[in-house]
Amino acid sequence: MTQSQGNVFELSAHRRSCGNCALTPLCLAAGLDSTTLDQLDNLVEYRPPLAPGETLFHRGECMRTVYLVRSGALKSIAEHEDGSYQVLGFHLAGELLGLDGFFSGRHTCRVEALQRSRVCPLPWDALQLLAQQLPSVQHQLMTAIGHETLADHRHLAMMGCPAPRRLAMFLRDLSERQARLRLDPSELRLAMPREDIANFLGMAEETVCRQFTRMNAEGILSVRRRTVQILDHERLGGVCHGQPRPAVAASG
Amino acid sequence: MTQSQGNVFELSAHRRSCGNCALTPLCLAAGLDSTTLDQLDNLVEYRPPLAPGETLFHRGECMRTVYLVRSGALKSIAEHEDGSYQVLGFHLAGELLGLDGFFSGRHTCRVEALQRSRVCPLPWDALQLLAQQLPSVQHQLMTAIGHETLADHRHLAMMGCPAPRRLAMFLRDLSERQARLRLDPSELRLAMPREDIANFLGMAEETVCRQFTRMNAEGILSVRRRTVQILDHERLGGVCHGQPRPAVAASG
DNA sequence: CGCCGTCTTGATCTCGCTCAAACCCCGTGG
DNA sequence: CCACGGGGTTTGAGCGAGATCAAGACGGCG
Repeated sequence: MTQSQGNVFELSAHRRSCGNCALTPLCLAAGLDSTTLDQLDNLVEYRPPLAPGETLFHRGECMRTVYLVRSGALKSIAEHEDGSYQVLGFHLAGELLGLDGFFSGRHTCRVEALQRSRVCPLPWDALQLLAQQLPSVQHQLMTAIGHETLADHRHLAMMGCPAPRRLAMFLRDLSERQARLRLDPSELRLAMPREDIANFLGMAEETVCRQFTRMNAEGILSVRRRTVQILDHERLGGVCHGQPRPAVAASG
Repeated sequence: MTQSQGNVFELSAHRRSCGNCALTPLCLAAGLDSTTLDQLDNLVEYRPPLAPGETLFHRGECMRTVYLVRSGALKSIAEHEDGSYQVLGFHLAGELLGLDGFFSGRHTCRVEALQRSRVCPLPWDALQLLAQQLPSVQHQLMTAIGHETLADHRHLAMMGCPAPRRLAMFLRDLSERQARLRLDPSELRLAMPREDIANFLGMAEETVCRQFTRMNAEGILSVRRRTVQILDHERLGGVCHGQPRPAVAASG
């Protein structure tokens, strides 16, 4: 049922016009009149879609462009000298990306596509000029950076929780972000492999699996590979808050 | 020996003049000529020292002021609905504080004094005006915010490590920050109780203790309550990078 | 049809948590 | 000066969540 029938946004819409873009209400263009929309429109450069695994920008790279994710998904990662790395976050459609270099002028981490992804590149200097003229754009830029900080703090707070809570919080976050796109918040299509989820949450891949399996058994989720349905938001919320739940009866 | 004799900075120096302040080379005043120094000077308000446990500002509070820590130490914490909390960071002398509200105009966390602490309050709107005139101040503000983001990312990366590494990284960070104040990087005076270190690092208080005890036994540290001497920076660095170390021989 | 990468499951072990008690330092008051 | 008390810290014992190692299942693709 619901063969993506009720989708308000057609994410892969016409390529080169903010006016036509389905994501407009979510991106910097939100609330602009058609004149200023054209100004923004002229800013947007074209960039061929990223292939899975392709790097959008590297750490230390000069920050010349910010990106709005049009479709697909990306991850940002901090890599350490010793070869280890930390997934800092995931970036989904409708989200602004690359503002991490705002302060130093250089990107602080690497961003890589998880899937084939389309982005709208916005040259930074031109965008700044536009922001100076349009307080609403300025405000949205600030808000976007602020959200990143907030996300980091939530991420940090998560890391202090036991594994079940962490995964539940992760899923709820994804669900909420999906709701903002007017997509079904109960039907998740995970863009990232278990390994990336595990790293992001600071736990082992196997633990992620087991937590999925458990919530599946409990009827909170229906998990099949990267397709995750949230069957019971109520109880998922319970897990987020660390509510104790009945032991899994080993039927037999 | 060295009865604080070689201290370049006298941290509790004269109260109301940036020109006289020992921290000048570290704060926003860095590199300003005497005229502009006076401008900054006129900005600084007076605030009586904070008592231990006193709150500097609350989450959600309007961001009217940023603060330079003159002496003492503070912590910023995110509190959750369920009563749990997460220590997000510690703020030592010479560090700028309160910029977390830069984006939304409201503070995103609560900041509380760990010890009796002195701060220089800088009214935000006046500071912004000054920053518009003085690119160097503007630049320093940006840098300061950028550092916070960077610190968050390092914090996140830490949370993925085993406990010994986490504590070692924490100590190394403190040591480096102390070095910036021209204080002995080997002689740490911890401003915070074990509980706060534990929370910050996402582990149990007892685990913090045991890791201290272990590094003490190994001769990497000399730990006595809140006085920690780093005896072997080399090996401390080793622990940071997760180098395996010989098992503790239960001497018999 | 068979291979390979991703995901899942099982068995085992260990790190770090929990609970609980002792300890130490330091300030207070006798 | 010393006894006392209390908060922060340390230590111990036991346990459990989660890591690790290793094998198997599933699904996609050539």
